[in-house]
Formats: sequence, structure tokens, C-alpha cells
Amino acid sequence: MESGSLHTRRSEQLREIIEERIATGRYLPGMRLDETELATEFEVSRTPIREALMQLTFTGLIDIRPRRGAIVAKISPHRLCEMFEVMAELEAMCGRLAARRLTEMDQRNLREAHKACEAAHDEGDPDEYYRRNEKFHMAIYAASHNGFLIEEATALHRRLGAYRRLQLRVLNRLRTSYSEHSAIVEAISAGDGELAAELLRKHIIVQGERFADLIASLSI
Amino acid sequence: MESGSLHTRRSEQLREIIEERIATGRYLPGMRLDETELATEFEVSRTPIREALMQLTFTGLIDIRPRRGAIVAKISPHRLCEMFEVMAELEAMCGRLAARRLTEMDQRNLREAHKACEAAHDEGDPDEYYRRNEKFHMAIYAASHNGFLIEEATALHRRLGAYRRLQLRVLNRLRTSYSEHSAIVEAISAGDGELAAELLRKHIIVQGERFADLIASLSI
DNA sequence: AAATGTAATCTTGCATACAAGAACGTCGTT
DNA sequence: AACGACGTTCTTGTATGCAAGATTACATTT
Repeated sequence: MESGSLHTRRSEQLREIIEERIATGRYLPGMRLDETELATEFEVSRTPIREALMQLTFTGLIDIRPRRGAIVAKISPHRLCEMFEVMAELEAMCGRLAARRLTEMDQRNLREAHKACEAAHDEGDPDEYYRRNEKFHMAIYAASHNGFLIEEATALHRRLGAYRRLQLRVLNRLRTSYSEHSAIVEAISAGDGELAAELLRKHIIVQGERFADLIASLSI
Repeated sequence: MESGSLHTRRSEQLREIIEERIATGRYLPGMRLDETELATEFEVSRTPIREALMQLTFTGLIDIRPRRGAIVAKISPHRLCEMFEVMAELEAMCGRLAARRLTEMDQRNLREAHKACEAAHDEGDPDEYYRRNEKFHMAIYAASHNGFLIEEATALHRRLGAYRRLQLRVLNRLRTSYSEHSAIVEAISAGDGELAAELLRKHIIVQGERFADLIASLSI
């Protein structure tokens, strides 16, 4: 979206890189992030690294324990459920507002994103579906026409990204996910905010529940 | 609330102090925050100041423009409305969950906080009412039994604090605010989640609207 | 052999030094 | 007198140095 923005502060770039590594699972939950190590790897001093880590603390991606360094945040299944519960509500809100405020452009974007999901779904490619699913949800956020809500929803969406990705791959939720999307698009297009909200709420909450089951069964 | 927690990092304390100054209006929107000045005032180096400022950026209380320093965030009336719209939804969610999950302890706390508001309301003391109103809302958040939601709601509540305070004082909303609280308490106690949600949504959204009117009329 | 206390080492947190970009004022030119 | 270019100064961004807390390993004692 705003990938074109110039980052004059080094720490911003570093944050994005580290964020990416956490999201893609290269840095696993519980792993320690050594300031000096990262500094030498990225060929900068510890200062920008520290800044990046602090930013990630506020994003919730890492935990910093005073004098004991930073570790990639371990989100407990319980907390993950709580987060999905809030995510569900935010998405529901986006859907409700989208249904009320939908422009022609919004609708075009939404249907286009939905079609793109269909293609990835047919090919059965979880990674590609993941990316297009993301765009689909972003289209709904955007259609809410509430800039602050868009930011909050996007932030939480990203924060849950790693877990959602895992779930799509493992649980093969592609089929149901896609059909749920169809109903959501129709509800929003029809201007039925309450229905859209309810469908989205369920669409998200089920992910949280399934994920909790998955985690519990793997006894992580 | 958690003032008893040990802050081993200096920047945490500094953040709280600066946050307080912004919330209470000592640092007004648009005001420039000079790192060196703050460093000499608090008798620390620029490093922890910079860390505190960065944290505040993520809280949304200040804006940092690269190489141009930090200023207290100017929230436009439009954006403020957006934020209140989201706040309304978060509070509604808290209310809905609270109605479903209310324990006896929750109910006691809620009624107690409500009674405290009544006292301040009778005395017509806006400042005291503001503080007790805060506790009332916190009691609802807590009753949701969703730790993540509690954190998010509290954060946004704080972020809007300065504006809510101003509004209570100027618009003399004490009377209506209090009577709305009564209805909310009853709905939650009765276990009617949807009603509680709807009442809370309106209770908050009206603040946003009124505030926008206020701002517009003052042509700030 | 296990456990506890102590010392060495490592890492973080803060201070200071240095470099680079931005704001401001001055001087010169038209 | 007004506008523009240049240089100074100020502030931020980054690097490094130093001190204090935390971890770890070892030695001593039971």
C-alpha cells in the first residue's frame, strides 16, 4: 500500500525486515533476538536495532524483559482466541460500514479481489490464496471509509498473519473460506450491514476456534 | 492503576509523564517536543527521551517527522469522529461480552463505579465525574473477560481522554451521561448483550458527534 | 554428588560523541 | 526593494563508550 514511502530512519526498515522474518516463521516464538548479533548482521550500530525492537514491542510481535533482552512473542492459545475475538468484531464493523457506505469503486475492488481468490482456490495454492485472501479483507476494510478503523484492522490482521497462514495450510480451510467470502460479498453489495457483520464475525471467529483446537491437539 | 509496577527502563517512566502532560493539556496539539530540552529537564540523556517519544508515536499521541522532530499529534475533527466510531464499537463489544460473562464480582464493581458517578454527578464536579466515569467504563471493559480487548479499549480510551474531558466540561453532558449509564448497567445485569451493546454504542458515538460539532463551531 | 555461593562474562541500558539533513538568516544580485 | 543563493547553526539520526544488572560456570561445602 504505502511501500513507496521513503524511510529516512534506518530503524523503520529494520523493523519491517524483522517483522517479515517473524511473520514468515524464520524467527520462531520464544527465540531470543540479540541486539549485537542483529547489529553486525545488518551492519549498523545497536542504536537503530534497539529502536526497531522497541517498535516491535509496541506492535506486540516481541516481548522485551528489562535487562533480559527481546524474544519473539509467544502468544498463548488463550490469548490468540481473545485476539481473534477482537479481530472478528473489527472485521464485522468494517463489513457493516462497508455495506452502508459502499461506492461503485469499492464494489469493483471487492469483487475483483474475490475473483482473484477464486482463481487461487481452484489451483489449490495455499500461499497464493493467503496473499489474495489478505487483499480481499483489505478491500473490505477500505470500503468502511473509516481511516482509523482501516489502520487498526490492518495492524491486527498483520499481527495474526503468521497464525492465519499456518491454519490455512494445515486445516485446508480454503474451500469453506472461499464460499464464506461469496456470501459476504453478496451481503455487502446488497447493503445488508447486519448480515455482513454477522457473516464476517463468524468467518473470523471460526479461525480462532479452529486454531485453538489445532494448537491444543499439537500440545504446543 | 498499575502505578505500582516497577519500571526498570527509564523511558517507560518518561513516556508516562509525557503522556500525562499531553492528556492533561499541558502539551497542546501541534506543540514541538525538543529532545534536548526534555533531556535537560528530566536530567537524562537524549537516548531515553528518544525511546519515550518513539513509544508515544506508536500510541498515536505524537507524530515524528523524519529529521524534523516530534510534535504532539493534531487530531482533526474528522479523524476524531473516526476514532470515536471505533471506540463505540469496542465499548459495545465489551458490553455484549460483559452481559454474557458477568460474574458477581463484576456486577458489584460495576454498580459501585456507577454509584460513585452518581455522587460526583450530584455535586456537579466535572473533573471528579471524569475520573469516576473512567472507572465505570473500565469496569465494563474488565467484565468482558477478554484481556486483549481490555488492553485495546483502555489504550483507545486514554488516547481520546483529553477530548472527552474537554467535552464533559464544555457541553455539560453530565446529566445525560449519567442516565445513560443507568440503562447500561441494567442491560448488562439483565444479561441482554445486544441491548447493552446498542446503548454503549450510542453513548460513545454521541460524544464523537457532539465533539465534532463543538470543534466545528469553534472553527479550530 | 548435589547444592549453594561467588566470581567472571555477557548483555542490556544510558551517556556522549560525531555526522548529516533541515531551518534560518544574511548577503548579493537584479 | 524583492528574490534567490549560500552559509551558518540547530536538531535529529547513528555510532561508540561505559556502567550496572543478569546469566553462567566453577569452586567450595555439606
